[in-house]
Amino acid sequence: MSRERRKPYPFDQFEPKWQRRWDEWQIFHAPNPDERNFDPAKPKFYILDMFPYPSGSGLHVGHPEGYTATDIVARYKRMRGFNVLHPMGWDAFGLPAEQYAIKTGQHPAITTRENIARFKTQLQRIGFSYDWEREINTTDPRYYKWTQWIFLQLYNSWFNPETRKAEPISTYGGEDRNSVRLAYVADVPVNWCPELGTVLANEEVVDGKSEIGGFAVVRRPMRQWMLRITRFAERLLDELDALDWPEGIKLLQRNWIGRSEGAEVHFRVARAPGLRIEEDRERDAYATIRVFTTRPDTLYGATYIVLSPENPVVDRLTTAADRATVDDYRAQVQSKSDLERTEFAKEKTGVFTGAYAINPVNSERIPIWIADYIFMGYGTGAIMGVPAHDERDLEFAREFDLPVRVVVQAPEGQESIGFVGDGTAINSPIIDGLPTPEGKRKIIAWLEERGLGSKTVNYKLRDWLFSRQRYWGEPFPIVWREGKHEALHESELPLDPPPLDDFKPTGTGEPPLAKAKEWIRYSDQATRETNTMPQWAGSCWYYLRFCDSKNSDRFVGEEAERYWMGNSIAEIGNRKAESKAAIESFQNPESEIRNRPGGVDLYVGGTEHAVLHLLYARFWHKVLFDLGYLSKPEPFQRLVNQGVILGEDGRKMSKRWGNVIDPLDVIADYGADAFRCYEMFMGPLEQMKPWSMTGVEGASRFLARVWRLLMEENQAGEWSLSSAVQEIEPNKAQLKVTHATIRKVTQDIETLSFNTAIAQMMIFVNAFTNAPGKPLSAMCTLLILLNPFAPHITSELWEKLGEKFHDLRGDITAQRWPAHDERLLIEDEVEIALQVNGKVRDRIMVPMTATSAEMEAMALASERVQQLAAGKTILKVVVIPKKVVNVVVS
RNA sequence: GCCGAUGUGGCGAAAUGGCAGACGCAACGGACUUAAAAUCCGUUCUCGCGAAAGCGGGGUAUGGGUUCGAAUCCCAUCAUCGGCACCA
Repeated sequence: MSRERRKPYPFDQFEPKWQRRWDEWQIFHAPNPDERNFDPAKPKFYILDMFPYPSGSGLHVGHPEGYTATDIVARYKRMRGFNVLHPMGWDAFGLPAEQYAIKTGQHPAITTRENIARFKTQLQRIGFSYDWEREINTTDPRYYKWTQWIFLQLYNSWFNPETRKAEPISTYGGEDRNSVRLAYVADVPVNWCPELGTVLANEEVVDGKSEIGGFAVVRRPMRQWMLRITRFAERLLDELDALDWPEGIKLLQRNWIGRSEGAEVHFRVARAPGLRIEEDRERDAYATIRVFTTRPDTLYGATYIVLSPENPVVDRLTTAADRATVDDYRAQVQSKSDLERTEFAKEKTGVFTGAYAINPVNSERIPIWIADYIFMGYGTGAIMGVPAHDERDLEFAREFDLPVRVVVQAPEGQESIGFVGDGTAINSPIIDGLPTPEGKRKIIAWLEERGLGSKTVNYKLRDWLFSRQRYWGEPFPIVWREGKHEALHESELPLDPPPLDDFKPTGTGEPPLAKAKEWIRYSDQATRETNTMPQWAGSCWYYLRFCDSKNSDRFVGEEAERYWMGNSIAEIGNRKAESKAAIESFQNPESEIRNRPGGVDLYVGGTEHAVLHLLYARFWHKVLFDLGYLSKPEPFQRLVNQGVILGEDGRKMSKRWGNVIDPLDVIADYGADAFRCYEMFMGPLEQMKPWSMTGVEGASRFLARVWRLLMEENQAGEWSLSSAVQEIEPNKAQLKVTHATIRKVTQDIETLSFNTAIAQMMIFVNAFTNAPGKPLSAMCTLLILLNPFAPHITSELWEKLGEKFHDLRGDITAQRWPAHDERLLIEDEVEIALQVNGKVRDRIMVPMTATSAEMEAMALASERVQQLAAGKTILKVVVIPKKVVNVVVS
């Protein structure tokens, strides 16, 4: 392939020039309310990209897809008179830099600095209009100081169930504050990878193996920091409804939170010879097993109890005779990896404990088993087995010959054994004959009256395992004294990680920080916590820091937070508000706009963050909101997911397939504007779509046509403003296409339909290509409309126009977005289709003003219609003004 | 297994109850050129009849339904992608 291929237009001569100018003049800086050039009349608009991890391999074409979309909206909104916050930063703590450090000894800070520099160069080469003065980096002490500070807020607060809010720990009246803190320590099973010598996060474990290296991962209990996100489950679920997010993402979060309604039922343990429970009979806690069920109406069908093998109560009730079997089974389960334990289609396993429980409704003695299909982490770690109406219980009962008792009558024609839907209660004296929902209500009431159970809601969401045994993360601002943890004082932040030469994991599960003997020693009696925070910590609140990234007194200034994270004055999408009307409305305290949810107005990123990042960030936001630091309860008002860009072969881009496209290679050949336009022209933003180099060429050709609309080339190959561009009135057709383009592009940017906006601009350019004179007014309009998509070429052409036509003042970015005139779009006549029995048979021109009756008459006068209707009865004529007339005949 | 999204020319797609295939890619033909590239103009869903202009039939994964009219709404099936996966 010839590298010397002639450029269709000289983008290489002006793209770098404009990028330098934008950078030097900081023209995309968004002033904060306390800055001199802040204009209070402008409404705010906060447009956020998911900030990247600056990896060693640089950006790929997937990153800039979302970034280009937001950049278009940002540039458009500025021209619409908004004060636009459009920042960028680096989520820079993380495993790859640390792995690299282990291999080479190069400090992760150095690797990170280099990678950030490369990423920033790449982004600037695409011409994004970020406010670089607000750039942040999660590994910068001035940033992680506040990540640590937020952790202290979590540590020093609790969730008050009465107010349903996070409150300072000082308002907690109980004895043991450590039992309610939002950040707490617990011994929990973690994913331990012996081969890598480290603990892995769930998301780093794929099919029971480490994502990196594919080594076996085992469960092992370790002392960990946890965040009590489960207390917020209800609010995280309820407050999802009002957000303007894709329904699919909301559903993923709902499923992740996993709310289910049911009842807790208390089963007393029966006394039996040889049962250790006998020795503790006055200690009621050991004598009752609480189970969670979503089907309390099937209580009469419970023929056994199953406990999770990890349930601590197992020790207490196992009989001496069964102890060996039970211990053996528990040891077996413990050694199993998650993969082995959840392997589908496998047979149920379990053992009998020798103990029995009493069913509260019928006083029946039923055996207590343990089995690994019951998890300690959900509900109470105990269930009642109702084999007739639960698939898993049925499998278990068949495996171990336990009785199956039908208590729900299935609808006609369905087998009652194994029926899990709603039916009618039978063999259940208290609720016989009741449909399932009523049966549930009645039996719960019966249990509650007698203190044998209660209505309960359970969530699948678990508390968040927040510590990692790694070097390259935020150290916890915690010290240990005589086995007890205590928080550092705010004034001791930031707490920097220790300098280390050896980043290797210790192999024992002890974090690498433990090797820094000096650093660990806090005082004679106290030592520092050696775990570090996960990568999510920095990304949980970065959008807040962008509002006021240089503030050294606070994580975000109050005024800046109120302004940027407060109400959206105008919204992208269906509802749009002209800024003047919006401001008036905003000033009225009763207005609907003023009472909008607020937050980031548009957040664009990939679906891979559908649950974790987006859930964690909402959780932190709510805690900080409850504590009075923030003005709105939700961080991200509108969320849009961009689709994945596949390789040219239709496969996922990866080194393995050799189909990775480097944006800088594309830009070298076709320029940044063509790259941007192609990415937006490929198809709908949300859709997955394959890359096509010939498609890029098409976008490049389009821009070259725009270039030649205004520029001409002399013999020497030098370009200058075309003499065809003149201050002439556009003709009627030109005026019409101009205004149709204004309307279409404006609407399409609002709905993020960039592909069709570009198609319309292509139509515009095609319409003007062969015009002998190019009316200046129409050319100016095109340049402004195209500017958000192709900022370099339009800036250059605008400047060229300005040299000749002195009325054009200032840079193109300072221009107002044009408004279309609906009157210019109105045609005198319109072509309509004539259908007979729904098939198009003719087309005629009718005046725009034609009434339905007139259209009908014209349709019936058509020769073709008369031919086809000859000898038949006209049953009906349907007239759709300006579109179609359908004549129905028999 | 459960939940969700998607399915339209050779390709990316447009049209979300009213003329299917806008716009672009690719292909083919023409103009310009000594020639090529670039550029400009034109053709291209499919089948039948016709020398042609044209006329007619079919067509939006498959099968049904609602409607004067369906790519669009409803039901079922299939395929692809994504998420969850013994959550009681």
